[in-house]
Amino acid sequence: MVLGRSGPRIRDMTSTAIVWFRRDLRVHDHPALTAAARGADRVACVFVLDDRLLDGRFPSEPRRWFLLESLRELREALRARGGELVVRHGRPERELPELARETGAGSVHFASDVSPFATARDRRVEAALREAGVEPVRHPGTFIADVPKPYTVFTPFWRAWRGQPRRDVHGAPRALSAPSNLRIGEIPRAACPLERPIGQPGEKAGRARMNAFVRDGLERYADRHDLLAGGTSQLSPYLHFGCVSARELEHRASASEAFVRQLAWRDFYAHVLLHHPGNARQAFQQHMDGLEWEDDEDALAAWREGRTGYPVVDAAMRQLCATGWMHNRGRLIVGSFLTKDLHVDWRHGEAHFMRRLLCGDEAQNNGNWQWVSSVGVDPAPYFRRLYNPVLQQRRHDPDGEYVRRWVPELSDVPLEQLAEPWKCPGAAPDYPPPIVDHAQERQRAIARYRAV
DNA sequence: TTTTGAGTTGTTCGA
DNA sequence: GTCGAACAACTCAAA
Repeated sequence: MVLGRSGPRIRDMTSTAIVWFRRDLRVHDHPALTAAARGADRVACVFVLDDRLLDGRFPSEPRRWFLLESLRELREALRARGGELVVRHGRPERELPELARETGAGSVHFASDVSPFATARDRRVEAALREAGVEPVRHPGTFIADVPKPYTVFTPFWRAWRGQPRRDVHGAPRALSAPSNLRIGEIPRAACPLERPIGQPGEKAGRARMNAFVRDGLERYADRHDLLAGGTSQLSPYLHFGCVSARELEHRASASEAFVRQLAWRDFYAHVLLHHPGNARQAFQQHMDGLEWEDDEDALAAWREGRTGYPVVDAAMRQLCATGWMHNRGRLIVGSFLTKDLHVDWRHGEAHFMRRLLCGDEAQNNGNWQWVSSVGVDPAPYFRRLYNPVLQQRRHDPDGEYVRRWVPELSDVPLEQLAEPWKCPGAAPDYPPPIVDHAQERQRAIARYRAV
């Protein structure tokens, strides 16, 4: 081999880049990681444990557990490739310039995000990095496609979204090189607070579930996704933390338009919150903040704990507490029940979901709660979003599998009465009578909504 | 600029 | 048991 005229490279001149992980806890299909690995000789990966992330507006023990365990696995995956995951505690606008100084990094790569908290944080971090002479580089990676023009109705958004160009799906980087002398940092331990978690944290479990769903669940998704006992991908926690890439999932699942449409809803609600950050606390339809709510503590507690006397409502609420996850159809039913049968402000439901859901995602949760309480971007009138828990149970749990799994007190109630156990006196002595009469409360809800 | 078509997921009632 | 109408009228997006 002939030496180049410029002579041997000087070791000190090798470049270092930082990859700032946030809610993209994976090595596959990670544009920021791929770009950093291609553009620099050494890559320092970092996660900043910001107390406001864990103890902020919606602290959640289940999510804290899922996050920390996913980080532990991410560290292993990076080490297996020669890299390393640094974990720092504190404010990212301080920790990142500091890490850049320690490692001599010239750039910080990260995937852009949309929540009001994330956008404000990212602006502060970018300013602090520039101040320190470090280049912040935003990448895609959290969502599937960017629709520049703002929309508030799903179908036009969907048409525009489908027409957007797609980035390529990346594999995991084969080899990484970490700077030496990194202060690595401990990942705190957290015990799993869930009785029966919907899945194990981390990329490995997420990819296994994605593979299984694409292989076994996709073909019948359109027909079966509304069945409470099964039919959906259950990937939401992995999508929230980015253990699975939404773009890769879209690519792998493109045979099912019905499923891709659901992925588009995820991008849609992120898009809506980005353009309407005020939605985080107020109704999109502002006049709806004039609705009269009856925030009865006892009713709210019965709802939270799954003892409303409506089997499908109680089954779904118990599934949420035990597993950290609830079927989408269940979310609609319990959301309608809370806001239109119990007349409790949707924000209480939103907060409870955020505390309990592993996938607790500000944009998704807020968008769906505004939708089900008829105060959000959905153009349909409120009475089209008023669910009868008895009919919903018969339709979406026709063989009673779901309800019996989560409400064992009903095991002796025959299927014909399973949606209305009060019509079968004595069969379920340990199960409460319905706390409200749906037909009556429905009328009251219509009156309340008509008044604004 | 104006017009026109369309809008995730329902329920109840009475003929 | 099945069917159509009523539940109200509005705003968004695109032509």
